[in-house]
Amino acid sequence: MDSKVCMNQQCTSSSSSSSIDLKRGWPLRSGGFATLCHHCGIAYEQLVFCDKFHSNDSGWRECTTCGKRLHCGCVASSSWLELLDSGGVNCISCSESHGICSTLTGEKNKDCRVFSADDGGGKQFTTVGSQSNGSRSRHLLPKPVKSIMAAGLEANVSSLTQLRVARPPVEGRIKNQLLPRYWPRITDQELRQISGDSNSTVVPLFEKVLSASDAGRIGRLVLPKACAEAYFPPISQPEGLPLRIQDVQGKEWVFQFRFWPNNNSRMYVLEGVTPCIQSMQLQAGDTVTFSRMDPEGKLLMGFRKASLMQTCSDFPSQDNKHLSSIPKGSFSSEPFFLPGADNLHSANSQSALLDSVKGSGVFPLSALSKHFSAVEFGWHIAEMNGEKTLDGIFPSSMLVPERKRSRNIGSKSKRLLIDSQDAFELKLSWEELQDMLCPPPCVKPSTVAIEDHEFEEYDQPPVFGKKSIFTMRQSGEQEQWAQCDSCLKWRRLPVNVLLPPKWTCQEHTWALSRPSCSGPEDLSPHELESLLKMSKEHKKQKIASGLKSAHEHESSDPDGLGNSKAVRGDTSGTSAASIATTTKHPRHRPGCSCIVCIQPPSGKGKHKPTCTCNVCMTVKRRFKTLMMRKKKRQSEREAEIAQRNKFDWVSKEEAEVESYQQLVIPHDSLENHKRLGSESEFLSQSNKQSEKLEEIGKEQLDLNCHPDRENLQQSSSRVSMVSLLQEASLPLQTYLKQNGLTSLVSDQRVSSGSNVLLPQVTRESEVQFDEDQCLSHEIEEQEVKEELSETDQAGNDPS
DNA sequence: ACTCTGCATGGCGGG
DNA sequence: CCGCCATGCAGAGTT
Repeated sequence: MDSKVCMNQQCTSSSSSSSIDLKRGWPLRSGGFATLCHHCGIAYEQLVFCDKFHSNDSGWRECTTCGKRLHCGCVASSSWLELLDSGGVNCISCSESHGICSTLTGEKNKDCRVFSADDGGGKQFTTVGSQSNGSRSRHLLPKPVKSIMAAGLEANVSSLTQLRVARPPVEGRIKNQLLPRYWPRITDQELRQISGDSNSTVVPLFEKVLSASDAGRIGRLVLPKACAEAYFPPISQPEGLPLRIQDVQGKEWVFQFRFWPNNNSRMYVLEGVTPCIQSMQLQAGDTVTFSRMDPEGKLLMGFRKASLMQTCSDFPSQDNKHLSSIPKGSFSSEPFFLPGADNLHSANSQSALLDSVKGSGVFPLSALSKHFSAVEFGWHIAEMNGEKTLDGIFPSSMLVPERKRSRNIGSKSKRLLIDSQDAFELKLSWEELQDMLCPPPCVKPSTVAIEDHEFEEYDQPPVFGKKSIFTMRQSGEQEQWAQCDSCLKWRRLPVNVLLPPKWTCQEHTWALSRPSCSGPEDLSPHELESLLKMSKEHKKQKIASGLKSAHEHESSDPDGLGNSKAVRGDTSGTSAASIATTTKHPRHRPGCSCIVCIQPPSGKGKHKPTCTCNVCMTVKRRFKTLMMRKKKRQSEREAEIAQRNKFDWVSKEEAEVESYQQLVIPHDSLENHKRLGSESEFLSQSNKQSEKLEEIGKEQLDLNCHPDRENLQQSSSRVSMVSLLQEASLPLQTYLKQNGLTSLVSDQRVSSGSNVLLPQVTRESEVQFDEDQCLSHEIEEQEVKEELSETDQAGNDPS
């Protein structure tokens, strides 16, 4: 979206960042038409002068490279376009330089204007020197045009001292093949610092963001081919030649400048850079700059530490994809733009903006960090070290050891492989965060289908709700507890109430509309103590069990919450309320009306198999996704196994799949299979399978999902467990079949290397969906553990 | 066992 | 689709 702002500071429109109405003016020599501000009549034609920003009828110009529409007036702003020494215009969005063709003179690349350099990287437009239509001898001298950036950050920009603007290759158009990312963004001030008092001219050549390889111990700095060939001495032999480069401290380094043949091309490197890199204390993400001192031609090497405020855009593009370990849904993937800066699409401008904002000290770090997208969060996590921690945002425990971190940056896996413990702590944090995230109230989601998966879309962002504690009475009735922000007392609330972040017990209007709900109640000191203790224990166990499951790849606590014992044991609490923490699945939210959350433990009110409520649909969706993934993995493994031609290898994951399959195989299906006699091995192992199934079921079934929790707890009967599992498996199989996944189980089984072949599921029956949910939740937890374990294994496995 | 060297590979951006 | 380049990797060299 273009932000059209009148350049006339007298124009009332100029005080607003909102678009103004531009009306069509007279035709221009360069084509198109002048544009007049509807308010003040300012003729934008006066500032139209380039031949590459092709005119359209509104007086706006499109960059021939990036297509971004910029008003020609923006060339006056160092924020948007940099005026080049050579007399051109540099689009900051794409760094494409555009020769100036003054519509005033009609001569290409002849600049009719007078510039005065400011202290910033850009030039400040001050005057124009010739006429456009004869009626004006002097064009308007806009104050720095309220560019798009300025529109949103006017106050902030005014305090900026240095804009880091990419400089195009200084040596003319023969070298404009350099990718803009290598253009030096050294400021005039820095140039002056480098050149000092000498009469020499420092010519910025190029810069490069250090990759992990560059900053690693190999000591090889890969040079951009174009830069190497443009600015370094020509070499014909791979051995190259030694190159003397002076650093900012005046120390001279000798690097071997050489190349390797690579795909009929060359790959240029500087060898032996490790001492220099270490001397400058550079690491991946920092930038090295190369300049040349003229006329002596001495090469200079500078550096720029990766600013904490730098966006990932400043990094090699492939480093931008570290989302995988960021819990999905935790953050919007929307790019971060400051208010009013919604046209800042480019890496350069964003970077410059952020650098600038940082320099201006306008925004506190936390304020900016809040707005970073998940992408940028990902990058920051990868990049943080001791001195770059986002204090107060991420715990120091999330810091990644140097070596691991360096490997993670830009790793080919494109994954952010943070330490498993850190990952789990992060996961908990996100879980906790997600506990507080609720759909916006009174907003109905629209449903979109993407690749057969339905997603709920909300027009409004999620809201933060007040964190509450869920408990369960001995009777099985669930309760919610929250602390009043006014009287600080803990109040008992109906379980489906969603509280605002700030809540006082006087606001319980919901109680009026829900006569069946009991109003808030005080929590006695005893209850409070018990509740808080339990909550604390709950959290400890959650972490402990999570870590355990991450490391041992198995857990006796199937729901990952580590509190199943609390349900069983602590229900004998001494308080009148018999407070016991629930083991509700993490995805259940306050206000969730799914069967797991609302139904009493007696088992009444189950969802029907055909239920299409959000929860059921989500469960179905996730289960389908899981199955697809499993299938994919299995097919990959199949190929590997087939290649090895042996079947003695069963991974932990497959063991889990096996466990899962055991969970979902109906007992009678086994019997059917037995009768059919399709696999003799199966017969010999079916009893073992059943036993194992029961054990696993005991260990892994999320009891809290089960409506008849109390009965289940009391029951130690194998029969009841088996029957439960049988029952639970049926809708799953039905679902598999409905989705064309009926062969999945057997596929997986075969490929897992097990001798046991599973029968096709043939039976469909109508059973309640909540058990299915239990399994699905269970599977989701398994999946998380599995992934954690995989990560762990990958980290430990040298191969 | 570790480091160095030269090359290969594949992802990704640009044309 | 092509070329750049980040990174992996095997083999040689060194400790």
